[in-house]
Amino acid sequence: MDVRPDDLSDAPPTRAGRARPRGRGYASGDARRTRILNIALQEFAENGYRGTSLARIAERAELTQAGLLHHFRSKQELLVAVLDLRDRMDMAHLDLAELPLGGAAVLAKFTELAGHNQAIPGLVQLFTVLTGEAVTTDHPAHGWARDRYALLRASVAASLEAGVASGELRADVDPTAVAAQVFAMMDGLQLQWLLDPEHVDMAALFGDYVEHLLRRIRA
Amino acid sequence: MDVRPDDLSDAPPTRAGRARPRGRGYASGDARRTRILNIALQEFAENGYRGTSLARIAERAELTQAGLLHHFRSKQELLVAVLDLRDRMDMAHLDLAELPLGGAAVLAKFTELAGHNQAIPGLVQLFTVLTGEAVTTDHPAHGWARDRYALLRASVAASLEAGVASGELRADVDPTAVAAQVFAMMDGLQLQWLLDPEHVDMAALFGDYVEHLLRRIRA
DNA sequence: CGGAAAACTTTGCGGTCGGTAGTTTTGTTA
DNA sequence: TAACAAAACTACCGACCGCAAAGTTTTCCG
Repeated sequence: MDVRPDDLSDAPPTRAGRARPRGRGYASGDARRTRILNIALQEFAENGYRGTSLARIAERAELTQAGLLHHFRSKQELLVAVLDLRDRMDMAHLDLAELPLGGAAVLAKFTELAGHNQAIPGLVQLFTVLTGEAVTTDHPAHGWARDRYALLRASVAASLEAGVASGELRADVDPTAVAAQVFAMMDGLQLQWLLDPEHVDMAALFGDYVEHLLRRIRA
Repeated sequence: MDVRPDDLSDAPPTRAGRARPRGRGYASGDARRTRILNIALQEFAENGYRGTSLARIAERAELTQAGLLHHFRSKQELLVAVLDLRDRMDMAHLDLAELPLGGAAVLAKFTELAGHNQAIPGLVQLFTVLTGEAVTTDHPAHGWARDRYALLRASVAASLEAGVASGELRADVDPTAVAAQVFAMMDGLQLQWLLDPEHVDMAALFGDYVEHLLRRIRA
């Protein structure tokens, strides 16, 4: 799937050629869906899940609320679709998919990511607002958030483990602990940065943290 | 555990007249107010600001919604009162009020706080949910959250500065940066812990972080 | 005890919420 | 051109929202 985060084109009922020749079917259907997703992403980022209304999303997408529910059968389904989209956008920038690269390399990747994130406050905000909401056990995204962190921690821990095995990193480092701390630092700095961008330099602070961390765990 | 709401007169200057100092006044009035505050705290922690309704709080406090609005004239005023209450409860445990104590000492305090917090997930959740919501600029608690972090950072930075001045800490540490990082680590770990308490030992991870941090910045 | 103020209720206004039902428009295909 | 299905619409539902006004009960002080 193509991931195009900045698609804000306004062209509600226009044609879009044969984007997806699937026997029967509209080409404009997929276009509408991506348009709705991008708008919903902005709205959820701005107001959270509970603070966002389908009517407002529908209005901005230039259709009615019922029309919107034709594409996503419930608000919750729309949220999940947005989260999946955001995940896919992340993976494009940070190929965590590729198997464990050395310990130092994976941390450098995250430093790079922090710098990139500073240019897209909207997406960072989506993540921060929704994960904050999602700590409540009955939130629609609770399971998503929990599993996501588990996956991320495991992935980074595996990379660190590989670093230890190869002798690049000291033998006494706790990969799981370091993984959790790295994400904690990133999230915490994102929060402070979003609240007060003028006084908190997220990328610099995170880079500083990683630098000292590396100095400590490198063999 | 109870923090006396002796002076619950909040920022809003009107109202809340000198019920106690002056003669007239119910005894049950203050009791109701604290009861409402404690319930509202739970509700905000569970559902966030936007997900909480005055009707539900009123119901649990055993009065009508209008009766609730007699004590707090708006939902927003109630939120501010709750946040102030939570702040006061924190200050009782962590005397940040007292002027700069040495660098190592203040960090030890926070380690202690992390351990204490693990016993009160409800309050940690209130904080996490609301600060997450509050990154949106038009959120009622946005200013509160921003100012709170600025104050906390400044306070810890001052302590670290004193540590540097006394020679306890290395001269090349950046007190402001370290302060921001300490809070970031704490918040980030709180988030992961709330999402997955069984797999994330917040206190241990934070203690580990502080331990290595101290080893680095100590003279 | 009288009366004023605080505490609280009833009532209801104007509005939004997520979601459903049924129908019409639109484009593709045969 | 006729058949057909996706797409989008109008209309509506019951529930809930924050909140204001006005009236009633309770409490305390002089």
